[in-house]
Amino acid sequence: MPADRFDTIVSLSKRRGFVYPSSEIYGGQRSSWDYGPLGVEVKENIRQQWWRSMVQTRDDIVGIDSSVILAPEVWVASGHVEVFVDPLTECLNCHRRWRADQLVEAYEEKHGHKPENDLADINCPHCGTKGRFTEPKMFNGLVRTHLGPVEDDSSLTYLRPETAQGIFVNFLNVMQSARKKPPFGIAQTGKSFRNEITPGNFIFRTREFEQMEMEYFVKPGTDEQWHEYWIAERWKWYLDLGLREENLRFYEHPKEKLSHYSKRTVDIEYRYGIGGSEFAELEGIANRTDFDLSTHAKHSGADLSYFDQETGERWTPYVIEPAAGLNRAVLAFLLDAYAEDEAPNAKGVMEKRTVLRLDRRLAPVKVAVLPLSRNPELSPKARDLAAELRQAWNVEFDDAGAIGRRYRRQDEIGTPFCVTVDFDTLNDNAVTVRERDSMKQERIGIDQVRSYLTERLA
RNA sequence: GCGGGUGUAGCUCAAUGGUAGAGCUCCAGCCUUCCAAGCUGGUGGUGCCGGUUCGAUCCCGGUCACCCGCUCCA
Repeated sequence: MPADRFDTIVSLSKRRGFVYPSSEIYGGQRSSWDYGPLGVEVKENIRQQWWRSMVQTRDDIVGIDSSVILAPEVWVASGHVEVFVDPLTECLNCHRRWRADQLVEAYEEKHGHKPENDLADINCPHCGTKGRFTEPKMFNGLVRTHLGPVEDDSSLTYLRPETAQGIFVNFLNVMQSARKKPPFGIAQTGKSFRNEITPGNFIFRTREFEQMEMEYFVKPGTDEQWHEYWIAERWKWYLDLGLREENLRFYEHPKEKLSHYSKRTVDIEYRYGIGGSEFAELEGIANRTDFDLSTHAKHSGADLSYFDQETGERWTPYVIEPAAGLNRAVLAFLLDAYAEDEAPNAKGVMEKRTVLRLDRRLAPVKVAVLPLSRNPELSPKARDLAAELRQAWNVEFDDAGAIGRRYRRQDEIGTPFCVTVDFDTLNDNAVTVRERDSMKQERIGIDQVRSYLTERLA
C-alpha cells in the first residue's frame, strides 16, 4: 500500500469520473464534491448493499424516507439548536479557537466566581496570554434556511444535521402501521447538513453529506447486549464487502466526550491515511438510551412509550444507533480497493498497473465488452453482446485503441469481467471472458455468457 | 473563520516581463492488435478579478479552491 494512495485515489477519482470538485468552472465551491458517472454507481451500490442487509433481508427492520426539513421544534427538542450553537472566540496571540462559554466555566471552577471583566480576565489555555480574545461569534452548526416567500424569523427552518430525528418523530407511525414491536428497527439513508468549522480531506468531511442510519428500539436493560450485537454486525458488514481487517479498528468514546444524547458510543474507524493517527471515523454505533423518545414525548405531548402486553409493563424504548457515513464508505472502499500490479507489457517490459480490487457487488461497471480491434465485423457483434448483457448489468463497450490498454482502463475502475470478441468468434461463436482478480481466461459460447456471468455476479 | 503553504493541459513536469513546450492520457484514422510504449494526425493550459507596465503566466493587491494546523465527529 503506497503512502500516497490517498492522493492517487483523489486524482483517479477526477480523471476517471468518480468524484469531481463541485462548480469547478466557477472556481469551485468549498466542501462540495460531485459524483460522476462511476462514483454515483459505487455510492448507490454501497447504499443498496446497506439497505439489503439492514432492511430487505431482515424481518425486524423497516425503512422510511423522511424530509430533510422538519418542524423547527424537532431540533429544539433534540438538543441540536442548543448544542450546535456555540459562541466561539479566538486567542489573538496563538490563534487557537475556544468556546467562550467553556472558558468562562473553567474560570468559575478554578476561582469560585464569575470573571468580572468576562474574557478580559481569562488566560488562554494554550499560550497563557491574558484577555486577548476576539469578540465571541455565535457559530451555528445547523444549516439554516427560510421557507416561504418572506424571510423573517417565523420562516426560519433547519436542514437536518442527522437523519435520525426523522425516524424518532415517525416512531409511532411506523410502529403502528408496520405492526412492529421492540426489538425492532427503522432505517433511513439520505442527506444531512452541518456547518462544519473545518471541512476537508476530500469527501471525508463535507458540509453536505449522506448518512445511512438505523435506530433500533429495545427494552431498557437489554440495550447493552443489543449494542454489542450491532457493533459486531457492522464490523462484519465492512469485512464482507471487502475492507481489510488491518485497516479497521474500534474506537471507544471516552465518557467525558460523549454526545449529549449518548450513554456509550463505539466507532468503527478506517485507515484513510489522513491526520495524525491515520485512522478516522467511518461509522458510529451509539447507545442513545431513551433520550430522544423521552425528549420528543415531553416537547410534543405525544406518548412515545410502549406497552408490553406480555408483562403488562409500559416503558420508553432504548435506542441503539448504527450511523454510517455513505461518502466515507465510498472513500474507504475506493482506498481499500487500490492496488498496484506488475505485469509485462506488449514488449515484455514489466510495468506498473493500477487495479481497483472492488468487490464485484460495488464495482461501477460489471462487464466490459471489447472487440479485439475496431472492425466492421467484430464491433457490431460485440455491440450486440453488450446490449444483451446491459439488460442485466451496467456494461461498457470499448473498441478504441489497443486491446491491452482497454483492459488496463477497466482494471483501473475495478470492472470484474472483460469479454473479448475476436476473429475466431466469427467462426466458433465463442468469446474470451477474463476475470479481473485471477486474470483467468475462459472461452465461452456467446449464448452462454449471460448465464456464466449471472452465476458469478449474483 | 484564523495562521502557514500551494495553484502552468486530464496527469507528471518544463519555460519566460515580449506568440507557453514535452512525455503520458484522451480523440480520429491505419494495422485480423489478447493485457497500457506500432504508424499518422488532432483536441487541450498559466484558477478568477484588478493594478503596475508599451507589454504580466512571471511583480503587486484582492478573490476562489486545495493541503497542513486550531475544531468537529457520519
